[in-house]
Amino acid sequence: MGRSPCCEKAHTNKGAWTREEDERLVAHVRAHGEGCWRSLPSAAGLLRCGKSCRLRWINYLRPDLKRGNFSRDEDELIVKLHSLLGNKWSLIAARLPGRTDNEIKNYWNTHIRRKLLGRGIDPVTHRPLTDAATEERPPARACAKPVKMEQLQQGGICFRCSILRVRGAATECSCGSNFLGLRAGMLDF
DNA sequence: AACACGTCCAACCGCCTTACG
DNA sequence: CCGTAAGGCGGTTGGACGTGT
Repeated sequence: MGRSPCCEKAHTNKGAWTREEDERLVAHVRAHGEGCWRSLPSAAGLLRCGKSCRLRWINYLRPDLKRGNFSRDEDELIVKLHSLLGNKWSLIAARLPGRTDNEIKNYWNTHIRRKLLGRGIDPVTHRPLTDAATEERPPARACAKPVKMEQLQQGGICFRCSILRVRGAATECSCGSNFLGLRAGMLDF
């Protein structure tokens, strides 16, 4: 038994969106704004699940999307942010106007990752591959005691569990270890 | 021309977090 | 405080497209 599906799958379309579906979704969001994705499909006359509508809007139809190739600056910023935040694509995307988390995630996996590996840099640790192979370091894993989201809004990275943005005034992550402060000048949370 | 293989990216899935009654 | 619904996120997939043979 899993959790109940987010929508009635028998009556929803899947796969690539058609031009007509896009137009319906854009028209509805323009008229009513974002939000209430659950009820949007029926209100907009779409045979899609709400999640699918949200994803389509955020990743493709939003008017403020930049699209096109990533600039060198964006490229470097993504690498810097990833070294600090890890695979927190939504947080990285928040620092790149006009880019989506999905777009950055894809770009990372298809371009940057390969480029770093080509330079002999581990794309996970951002250290030289030889160091990463020989050095004793804790395995990357989820923190046993997850930090609440409001704590993550504040700043800092736990070196043990790699949880980011632990409250700046505190000296310990919820997993029990000390954390590194943000590197000056890298980010201005 | 036809096929195999690799790359890219839109979309889906399932879990986690948050809001609310 | 607890349970539930909805939103949000990251990992993964599948198909379209490009390139090499």
